[in-house]
Amino acid sequence: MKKEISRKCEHDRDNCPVKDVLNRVGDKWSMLTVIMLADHGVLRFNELHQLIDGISQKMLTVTLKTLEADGLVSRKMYTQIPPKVEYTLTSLGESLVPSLLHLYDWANTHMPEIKASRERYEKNISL
Amino acid sequence: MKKEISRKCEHDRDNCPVKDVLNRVGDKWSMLTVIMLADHGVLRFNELHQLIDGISQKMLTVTLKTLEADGLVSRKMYTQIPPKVEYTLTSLGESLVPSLLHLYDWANTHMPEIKASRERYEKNISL
DNA sequence: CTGGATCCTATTCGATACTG
DNA sequence: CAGTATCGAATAGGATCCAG
Repeated sequence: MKKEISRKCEHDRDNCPVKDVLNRVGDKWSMLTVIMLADHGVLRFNELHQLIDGISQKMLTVTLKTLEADGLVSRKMYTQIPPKVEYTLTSLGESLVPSLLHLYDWANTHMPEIKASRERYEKNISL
Repeated sequence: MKKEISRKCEHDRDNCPVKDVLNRVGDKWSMLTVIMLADHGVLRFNELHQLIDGISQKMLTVTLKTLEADGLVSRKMYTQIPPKVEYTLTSLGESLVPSLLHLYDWANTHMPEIKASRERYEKNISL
């Protein structure tokens, strides 16, 4: 098979971008947050809170902080009462979107197969 | 911004393929396992164990079972002593690879920016 | 409105020991 | 060789209350 793919981290435990970035992408809320921002452009905290179904306040805060630290999301705060904070994707964040949508489309396309496979698997187990 | 992207799961809590598939993709070892199999074609249990640096036996077992249940990996067992089991990607699994590599390439490309951003962020925190 | 701080639970995961 | 079983530590994540 295609050996050229193999430019990864078999023996580079501390410096593996795959693990690192994918742990970020793969956490429970980061990707949905990025997609929402890609979709809507600018969003305030509470707007995100409502758009991302099921997220808790705490996790939204944590997720946004992490994304900001990574430079994927930028945060603009208006010092006023009541406070107002706007979140947008940075250009780095935008550059992630195509890959995410690629994956998203795969998920949408193949979800029925995966579900069917899981059910078959369960039945075979319970025999 | 591009509103057409918005074909996702704002209010579809139980049937969101993004969450589901990405929790799979994003778990600690699944993606690396798929990439290894994409890379090498056929691998035995212990070969995977050695290729995927840092994975424990238990997690490799769990990961492979999950991938098999989802229909991404197929498992061929030779009933002999000592046992021999071969893992390969199914065609469904293969269809995931391009998306994964897309993401992988993004990670490789932008890792320096992310690291730099994190360091800037840390410094600002500690001021 | 936008969070920070705290408590508590569930899940994840590694280490270890054992098996056909 | 290819797992299974069990234990315990660490982490993630939700609920709640509080604050500027």
